[in-house]
Amino acid sequence: MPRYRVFLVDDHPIVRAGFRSVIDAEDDLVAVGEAASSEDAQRQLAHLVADVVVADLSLEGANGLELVKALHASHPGLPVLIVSMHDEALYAQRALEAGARGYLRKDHAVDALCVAIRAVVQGRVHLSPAMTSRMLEQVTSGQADGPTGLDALTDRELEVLERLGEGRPTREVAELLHLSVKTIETHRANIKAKLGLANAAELSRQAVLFKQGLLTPR
Amino acid sequence: MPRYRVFLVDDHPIVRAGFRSVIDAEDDLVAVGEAASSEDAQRQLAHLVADVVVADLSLEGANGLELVKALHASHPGLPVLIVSMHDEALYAQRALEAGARGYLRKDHAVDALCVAIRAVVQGRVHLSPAMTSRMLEQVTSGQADGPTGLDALTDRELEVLERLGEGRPTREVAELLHLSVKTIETHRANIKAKLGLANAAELSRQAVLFKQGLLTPR
DNA sequence: CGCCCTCTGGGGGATTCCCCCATCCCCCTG
DNA sequence: CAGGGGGATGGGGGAATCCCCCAGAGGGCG
Repeated sequence: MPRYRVFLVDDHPIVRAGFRSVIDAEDDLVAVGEAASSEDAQRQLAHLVADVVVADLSLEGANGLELVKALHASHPGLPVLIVSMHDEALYAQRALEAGARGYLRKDHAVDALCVAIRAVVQGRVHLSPAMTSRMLEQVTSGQADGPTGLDALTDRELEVLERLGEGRPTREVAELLHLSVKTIETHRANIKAKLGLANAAELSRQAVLFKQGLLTPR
Repeated sequence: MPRYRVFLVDDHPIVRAGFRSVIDAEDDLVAVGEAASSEDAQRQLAHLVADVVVADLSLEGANGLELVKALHASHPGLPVLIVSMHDEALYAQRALEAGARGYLRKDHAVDALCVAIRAVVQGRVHLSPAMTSRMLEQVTSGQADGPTGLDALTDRELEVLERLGEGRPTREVAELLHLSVKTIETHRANIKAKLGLANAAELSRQAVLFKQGLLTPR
């Protein structure tokens, strides 16, 4: 019985060992190699044959997204499953757009990992149920190709986001821009809606990340 | 040949699998159990015998530091090795003060893990070379007890700051830690005072920066 | 024993958040 | 030109929060 050959990319040796032991325990899967970095992964994949790549998002040097893009270019048919400990909301869509075929959080059960690997290796797309419904919702609500990230923000909204990222409270932003507090509140609400944020805490977080240049505007 | 019995605590199933496969591959070590949370760990350790506990710092609910303290009280002779992906500078000392006997970063090689386990199980203290020299330096330099910035925060306050940095609102942090909203508010106020922050917006910003590892403690 | 610190919470007022709605203006398109 | 759509500016009002003041329990320490 042929096994699907899995290649692992993660910068934590212990996590790689975990993947390997879980995968090798399955009848239809086998780990055929591993790498700690994007560069090493590409180097190895030029010389060995794999049916699927399981990669972490946060790597030293070039991150997982760039690895996905590079593999998508050099190995067009090779499916990539992203496994990350980060929240899906922010990265799942970027990962899929970069060419990945699935996104899974690390804190999921090991069963879910095997299910996801089999799905992507067979050409299907795999997301968590929550993320799947979220993306479907986004599609059905119109905006087929519309920009969904920071690009969707208007100039004014970006301006507000930037001030929030500096750690300023709403009232202070209002004063700075010579506007009513109510207006800033409206902008905040619109930013939250466009970025898919649930509350003020998440908005603050995204604002700070944006200000630090940690949000790739795609 | 008797093997040292290792108990694992980590909230990521895949990481637990990694520890298990690495440990079981050693002649003198064997994994005898695992838990995903502090609570579960304490429950299980009441019924089984282990020679050493390997625990992650960031857990759902009660975090690793609290687990260390609890185990130090209930099982005084049981050595605990903390394995974390966080920078050692901030947590290693707290972990040792809480009763842990070692601190290792997750991105170290698997060999280092086994070396560290053997060290703590035999009663020695194990830190990375860099961290060891750093702590020695701190001792010899008289250290002037003037902790600035993050060092001034208590363990609990640090825990709260971390959750805030994940973009969680106060109520959510309270639920996560099984505490009253009022208590979290008090912690927030104390953090603000210690870090010299004027309002909630600045607190959010510092929390996010901290979580991203972008805070240089002056 | 008394003092200090930590962790845990409450009371209560001020502030903010957040949903629904409105107005104005500009641009575009039929 | 009339109408529509989106952006920018705000209000009302209730819920949630922030924030200052206060306090007890428990641990460490001189």
